[in-house]
Amino acid sequence: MEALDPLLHQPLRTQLAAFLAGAGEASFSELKRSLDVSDGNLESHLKKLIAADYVSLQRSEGPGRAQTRYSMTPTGLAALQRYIQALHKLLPIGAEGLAGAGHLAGNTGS
Amino acid sequence: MEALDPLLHQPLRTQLAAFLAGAGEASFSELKRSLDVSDGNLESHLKKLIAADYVSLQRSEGPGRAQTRYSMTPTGLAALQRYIQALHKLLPIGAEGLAGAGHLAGNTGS
DNA sequence: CATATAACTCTGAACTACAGAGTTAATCCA
DNA sequence: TGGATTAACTCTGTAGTTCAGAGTTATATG
Repeated sequence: MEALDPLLHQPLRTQLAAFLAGAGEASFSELKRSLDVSDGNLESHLKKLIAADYVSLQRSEGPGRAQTRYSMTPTGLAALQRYIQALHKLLPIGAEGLAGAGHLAGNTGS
Repeated sequence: MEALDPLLHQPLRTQLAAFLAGAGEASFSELKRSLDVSDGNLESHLKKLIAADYVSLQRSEGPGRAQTRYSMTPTGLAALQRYIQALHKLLPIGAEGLAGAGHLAGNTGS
């Protein structure tokens, strides 16, 4: 059976990776606002993704308040793609697979 | 942002739910073999799914070795469908979304 | 009847997730 | 100028989760 990358298969990190992949890059606060998560929690999950080289950071220079921008690395994007493919294999995604399975089905909502 | 059911968004439980949804039902040993997991681990994850009424069990009667068959409940199937839809919204599934994102892309492997 | 084995269940250790307190440094207003 | 405020992190301890393997029960088998 297909294994799911445990680094990506966690609610907050899946969202984090998906958001960064979609947005290109984001600041700490943007991520915090978008994912509605506490500072500490965001930090610890970002750290894991950074440690795995899935996410990279770039500190802004110049005037104004210091700010770090986070983005997916090529490694991270590749892992995300592999992860999505694993989900595809595992789940009957996009094929109404559950409704059509036969057993127990038929009550799948209006 | 779309929340992912934490009960389903865990490697082993996603596989468990997907397997049961696909197979209709399975015994403890079949699950153990298919998912390649230790007894204790399988038990504890099954317990969570049962506690949430995502999975039901039916003990076999009659002669022969007792055996419990596990299957998804309607509640579980509905949750799985919602989960899959949440994944859809979150991830650029099936749309080559990552490769086309622009930033950082272009190295997405030949 | 003794041994083996399938089918679970329990327990505790290791790891993960999380919130909030703490830190640093830039901006604001008098 | 300088004290207060706030944004942007970072650290730490607690609570919760995951996991393997030891333990249990009951059936089959020599």
